[in-house]
Amino acid sequence: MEKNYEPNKIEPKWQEFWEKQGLYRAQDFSDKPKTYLLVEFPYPSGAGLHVGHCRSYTALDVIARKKRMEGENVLFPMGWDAFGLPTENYAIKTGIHPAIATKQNTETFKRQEMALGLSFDWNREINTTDPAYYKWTQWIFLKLFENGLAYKARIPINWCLACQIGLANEEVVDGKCERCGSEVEKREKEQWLIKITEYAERLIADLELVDFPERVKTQQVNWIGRSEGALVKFPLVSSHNFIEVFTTRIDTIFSGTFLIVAPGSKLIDEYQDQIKNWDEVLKYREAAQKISDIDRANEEKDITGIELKGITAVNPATNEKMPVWIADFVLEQYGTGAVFADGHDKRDFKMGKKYGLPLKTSLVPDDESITDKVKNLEICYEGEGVLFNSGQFNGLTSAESRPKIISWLQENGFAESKINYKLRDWVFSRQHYWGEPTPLVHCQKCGWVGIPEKDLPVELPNVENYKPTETGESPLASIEDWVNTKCPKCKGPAKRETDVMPNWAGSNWYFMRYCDPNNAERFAGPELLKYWMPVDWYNGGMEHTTLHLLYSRFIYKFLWDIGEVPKELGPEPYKKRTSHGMILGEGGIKMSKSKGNVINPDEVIKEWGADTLRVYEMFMGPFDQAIAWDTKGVRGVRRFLDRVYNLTNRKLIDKQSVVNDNLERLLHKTIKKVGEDIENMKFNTAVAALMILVNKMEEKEEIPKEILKKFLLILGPFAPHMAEEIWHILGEKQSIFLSGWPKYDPQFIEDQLVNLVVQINGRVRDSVEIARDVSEGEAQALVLQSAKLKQWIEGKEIKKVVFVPNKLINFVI
RNA sequence: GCCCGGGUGGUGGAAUGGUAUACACGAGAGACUUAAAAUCUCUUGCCAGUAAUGGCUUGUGGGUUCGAGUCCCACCCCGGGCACCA
Repeated sequence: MEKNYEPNKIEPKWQEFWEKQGLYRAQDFSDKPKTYLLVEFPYPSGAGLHVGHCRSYTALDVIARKKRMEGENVLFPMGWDAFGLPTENYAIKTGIHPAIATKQNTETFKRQEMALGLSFDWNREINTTDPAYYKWTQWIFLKLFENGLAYKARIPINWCLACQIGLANEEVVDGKCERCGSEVEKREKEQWLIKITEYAERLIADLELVDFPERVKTQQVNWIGRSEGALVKFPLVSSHNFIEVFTTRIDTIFSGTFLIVAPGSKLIDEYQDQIKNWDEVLKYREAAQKISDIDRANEEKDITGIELKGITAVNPATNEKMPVWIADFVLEQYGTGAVFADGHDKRDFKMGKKYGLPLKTSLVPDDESITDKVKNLEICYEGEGVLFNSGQFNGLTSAESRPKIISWLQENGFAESKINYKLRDWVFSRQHYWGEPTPLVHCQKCGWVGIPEKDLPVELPNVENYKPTETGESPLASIEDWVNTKCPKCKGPAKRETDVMPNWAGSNWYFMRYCDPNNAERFAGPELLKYWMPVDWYNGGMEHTTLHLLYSRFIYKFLWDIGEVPKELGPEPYKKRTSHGMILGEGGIKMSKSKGNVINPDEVIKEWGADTLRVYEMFMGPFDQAIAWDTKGVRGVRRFLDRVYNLTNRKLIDKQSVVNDNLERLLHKTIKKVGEDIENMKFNTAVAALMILVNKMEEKEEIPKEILKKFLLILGPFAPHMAEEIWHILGEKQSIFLSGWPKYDPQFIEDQLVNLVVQINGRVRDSVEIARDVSEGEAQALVLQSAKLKQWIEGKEIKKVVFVPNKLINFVI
């Protein structure tokens, strides 16, 4: 009787079978070689699992299954990064407690992941909102605090006047509140910051130790943005003070003719009495606050600025007086929030021309044709060159001049070398509810004091209203009996910190918790960390490159520095990082509820089966690139799996009774290719190779059982339920995943006959079948007899012959 | 705007500097069927030609090379990130 492929019957059956057998339990301290495979744990949103999650998880599931078959002790865990804004906003809207929404969402996610047949070790499931987990998130914050890496500073936040709530940048659209459309203003708030900048140098240098894609390394290096330069003091005429500027172009200091300060800079406030047009300055400052930094730094936009009337600085190199202006293209956060302006910077140049400010140049490029134009300020030259107008430094190149100018200015206290980073310290406070409480109290006598470890976790109390207070404090601030407490040090009255931590706090160390998820004494025990860490392979989205990936490297390094992570593990948490591409909706646009183009994995599984979803997502395109969903492609994959299943309806024979050389050859080539492709995450070509093998098997009246079985072994990681089902149809009793990964026989890999391509002047004119490893002379003799070639070669002189063994021969005539 | 990717048939894509278009989708023709669906077989980059065959083709323009989708330069378009979304 013909058997039919019914995924909805076989998939739950095998999922239960695997779970019962505990096939995916990672064994602590096993003698087998360990492999720690990690996917970014999801934020369990109300929308349910996205097909994009499925792509990343299936990919590492394929790798995990293969590595287990290869005899490795695999740790492949899953958890929930469940604190965050969307759940809180949902609570504000509906009144449903975030903990309840989180519970529902994680249950949905877990059910959906299980339905995909992912081989996670569910015994190690973690949740960042679990007090037993965030106890250690708080503990890590305290360690940062104790080690002087946490400090308070006034930082602007987005504040919606109408909603009375702080907004994430994402919630501000064109300067307006995303929910109510009213104006958003900047408010300064005292917030906790973490000194990630202290680790800037090491975060760059240690990238050499890890196997990350080059684009990820470049993005991180550029994000940290190290630049060598100088701090230069420009004295003010009317006081003993000065304005300090960071520059990487000290070589152009002699052409500095005016200063530009960021409009929000605190430098200005100090001189309020001296600034004659203070009202105007305030107006400009307010306007600048409404423009995003991205727009302010846009090099194409119109330059605006106003003079700080009454303030004049002096260029310490030339002793010439310099007007001082403010302009919004100078950003408060970068360097010192002030620059000196000259004719060698496009924006300075534009500003000078626009407002009739003095402009000078002091270096000329190698290209003499534009020398005069640069000198006459007809064009702006931003490159390096040879100095003029620069006193004793005339004639030096930019690179030669920089150290000399710095030390010359340094003698008089006007300059010093300085390395600056674009990277900023990490704002660690949120005026929200759904996050980890910051474990600090403020005492009148003792200042900020950490909660002792024995009193952790500081549990998140219940509130009735999830909205921040009218003054912009976290909702926790309104719980008086929680806020008012005793100072752990002096037992005097103290107030708790009411801001909670950002979502990153829980996700920057979670990979260590998986090693020892139930430890009540430590964030993870040193022996287990030594056994499982570092993460051997971490896959995630490109969009996390500069935040989560960088933050978690930093936190790991910090814990390693203070000895909480065993020294022998080394300074990097992730050995290897890979990135998946996003899955877009049909037509290449982002999937979103509002566009109604969201693909729900539940429905795909219901209609086609989990194996179809898995294989489709692996086959749809290159794993590291964004790709659009295509339902027709899903159907194609299901057709493929149907054909695989139908192989069991063929006549299956014992191998000994038949010589099936071609099929055997192809099998071994496929084993090799699929194995290598999985390691290189070239899942799409691995699936294509499996399809080619199936097409070949289908051509045969009889299929040797051994060949079918080996095919099932390499299909297994992609379509585990299908492989297990057929494995058992063939009479096996044990799980297919307890069988080893098949080995290929090298003698079947190389063909004895090769196709030699014949080219004339690099154009293909013919091809011939010849024996492998034929010499150039033999090949030439053989090829030149061909009648086809005669028409091209006759009467022409062969100038050169290029021969690539087993590939091609090219005649240049 | 700045930083990082990408651009190949009608579509998703394949291709250690060496036969561009594997595999799949779609489309067309046929078989099976009362019919449709499903399934199976064949065709399918574009142009000319009955065919053999020839010419053209990897976003655009230039360069290196016996040979370029692949390397170099410039430009155009699309995607990701830009620090309180995760």
